[in-house]
Amino acid sequence: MSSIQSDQMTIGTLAKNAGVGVETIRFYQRKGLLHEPARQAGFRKYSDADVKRIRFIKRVQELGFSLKDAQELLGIQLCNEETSPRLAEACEDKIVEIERKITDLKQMIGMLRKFSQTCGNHGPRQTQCSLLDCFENNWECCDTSREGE
Amino acid sequence: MSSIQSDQMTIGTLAKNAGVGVETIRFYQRKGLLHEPARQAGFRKYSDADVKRIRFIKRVQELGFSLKDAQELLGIQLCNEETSPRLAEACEDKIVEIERKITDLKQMIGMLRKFSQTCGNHGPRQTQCSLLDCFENNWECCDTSREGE
DNA sequence: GTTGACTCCGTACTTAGGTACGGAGTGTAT
DNA sequence: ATACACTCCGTACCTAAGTACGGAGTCAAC
Repeated sequence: MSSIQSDQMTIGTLAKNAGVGVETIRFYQRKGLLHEPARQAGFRKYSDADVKRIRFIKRVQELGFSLKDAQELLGIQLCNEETSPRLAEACEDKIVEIERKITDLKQMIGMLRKFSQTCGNHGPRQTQCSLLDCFENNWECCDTSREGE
Repeated sequence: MSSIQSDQMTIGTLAKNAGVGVETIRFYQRKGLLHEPARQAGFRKYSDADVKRIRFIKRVQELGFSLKDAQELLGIQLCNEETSPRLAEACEDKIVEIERKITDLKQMIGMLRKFSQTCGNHGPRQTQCSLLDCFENNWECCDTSREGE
């Protein structure tokens, strides 16, 4: 089902399968995000696991994290009695971080929505406002004009 | 109440009030995020409006947008009959973008939470898994091992 | 009326995350 | 066995978003 290409691919094939450029893979290697793979006559040989790894990195990046974060997340593993507590902690930290991000984004949406409704949709008024105003008015947009309150 | 410093401040005062560096302000100016202010004997003179503007930019950045996005958002204004429809559209686009981001982040949290609970807290099992595995298993973490389902 | 803090300007440097270049080796199809 | 595509490597280059430098002018205090 999910057999894009089997084991033992070259860097170009890996790049295509993972949806990145060849140079990006070499770059990730330099950065330690990918381990140096086995070679065959000097050519790097990759497996499906590498495709997955790159996809994961790209996904994490899309969510607004850095390559360093991605590396950190990839490093979270090997659960056993020794590492478990520190691991749980690391996870919790990340969760808090992400939750804060979500809260902020929601606020932004509220602002945009209000702005869009007020100024965008029922148009023919001359309210002359900006997002900057909304931001300063605690996200209360222009024409909800109860200034004396 | 909110009088940090009144009108007509120099670049250094603005920087302090807005919580950025002087060089950052000059940089924003070059980028067109701030308009060139009036000068007094060659010295730039700013007002409270500039403090607000910079704070807004920083806020937008915190939410994961670029300076270019910030500029765009700052440009969204002047609501009248002509610009309203295009404006509403622009807002909707941004909203969709942000909502997708939130969905993704929530998924990430779910994954981390599961991972943390499984491997982190009740530790003494040897499940040997990683976030990468969770990701590949459609965010189902290691020891919820119902492989046959 | 000089000292010290602040500002001016252009230019250079920094980090993150790639992207491109170019000459040499290799692998594959015809 | 000769193209042609692909890979090797190091190095250089790119954008975003600042940060730092350095010599000159200015302002405010003492």
